[in-house]
Amino acid sequence: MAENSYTEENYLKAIYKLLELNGSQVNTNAIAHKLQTKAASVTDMLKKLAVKKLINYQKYKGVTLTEKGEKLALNIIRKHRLWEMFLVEKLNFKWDEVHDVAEQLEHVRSDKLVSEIDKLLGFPKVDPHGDPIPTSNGKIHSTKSSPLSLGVINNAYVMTGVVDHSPKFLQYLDSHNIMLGCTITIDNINDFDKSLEVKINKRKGVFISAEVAKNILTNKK
Amino acid sequence: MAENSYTEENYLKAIYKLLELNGSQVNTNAIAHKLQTKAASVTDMLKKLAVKKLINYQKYKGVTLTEKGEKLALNIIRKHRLWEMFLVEKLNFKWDEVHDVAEQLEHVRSDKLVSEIDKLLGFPKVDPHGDPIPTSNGKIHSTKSSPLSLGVINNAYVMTGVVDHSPKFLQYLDSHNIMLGCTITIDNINDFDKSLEVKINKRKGVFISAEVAKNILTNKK
DNA sequence: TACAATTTTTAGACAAACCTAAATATTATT
DNA sequence: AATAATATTTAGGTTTGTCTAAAAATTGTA
Repeated sequence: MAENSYTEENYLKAIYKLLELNGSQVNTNAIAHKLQTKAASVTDMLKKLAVKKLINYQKYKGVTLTEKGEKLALNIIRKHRLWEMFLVEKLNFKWDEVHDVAEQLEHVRSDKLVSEIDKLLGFPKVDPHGDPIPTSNGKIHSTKSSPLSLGVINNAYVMTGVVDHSPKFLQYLDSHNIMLGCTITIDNINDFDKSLEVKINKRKGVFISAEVAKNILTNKK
Repeated sequence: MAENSYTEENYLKAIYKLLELNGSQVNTNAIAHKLQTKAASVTDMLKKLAVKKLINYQKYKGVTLTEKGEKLALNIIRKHRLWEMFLVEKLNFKWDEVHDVAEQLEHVRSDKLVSEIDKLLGFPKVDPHGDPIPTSNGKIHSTKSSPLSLGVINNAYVMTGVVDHSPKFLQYLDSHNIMLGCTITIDNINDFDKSLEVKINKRKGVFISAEVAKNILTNKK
């Protein structure tokens, strides 16, 4: 039935993620940038996805996903995040090593494979970066966490995710022993550069730049 | 460096397997049949693989693998068989369900992924069908097992593999409780149709057709 | 509002992997 | 050895997804 190429799957995923950030609609250049390709190529693909009724597309007006397209996008994201979890939990990968491999694994077609991986992992709700894993029927929990940069002095937060997923940033967090689930208490906010002095669990006097703070997602404790 | 497409990998694998059966060299039609494609398409690809020095190819003369090509083929086969083992051992797949999924997984590129799967499985020597798993440096144990059809009356054999890998045949074996490792004793050979009356482990009076016997690989016990 | 800058689309090409039909080699048979 | 049958290759096309360059639409600005 709905036989979609890897490329089509990647476009749907990209559109979904851009919609998640941007809000209402996504434009051609944004997709081209995200997928490291050219605007002309994107236009070609948008026409194709529109014919398949996976996106709503009007020339020059940007695109949104149809319900069908969103379902498919969420299914790819589900697979990606389950594989990331599998790699970390079962194969000793670090959270900064999983992305590229999961990009490949997410396209493997087998319902049983996915459901068995899910079962093997104990039906996880989030991936190694704290991102929610969509359910098999296409529901996803929107996280209402906020960046540490918006935190208030003397308050305590639990780290729930990251904004930047780059290996560099993740390795930076590793090297400072900052990880999902840790408690971060803001002891001081430097007025000049908005850098923070925080407590990570029991460890006092940790300095965090404003840039880093923007990329750490937290919930109030 | 050696960037090969999935398609190229599949051709190398097919050529390897045909060489394994045939012996000296493989011809165009055999490859076309194996890969469910047309001879003309095969010729195109053979030229390409020859340029890459993965096969030895002379027009009209059939092909063999170069050392480089064989290494690559064995690496794909290694991944295929490790994934099959993983699916059976860790994800509750049956031996008749693994092939198509492993065909996809074998193309995922990540050395760490393969070595970690290997480790997780305890460095298995054979896959769920009894086929040997090549090592990471491209060595493979040739099995010297022989079909049950060549067995001798009153002798006992251990089942070590299958010739036919089709789901149908594997399901047939399942339904008769015939599996790798079981002991098969030939109690009688029907002279007319070469069908066998055998003991499977302790179970007496099991009838096996000549066709089935040809597809069961055994070692003398 | 009109022009400039930007974004998007169209037009026309290209590479990979496939196809059919025709031409050419090889092999088998008389 | 000549011819028939089979196998293989070539020639010319198709599809998918990409590209560049040019045209058209939209947006921003004076």
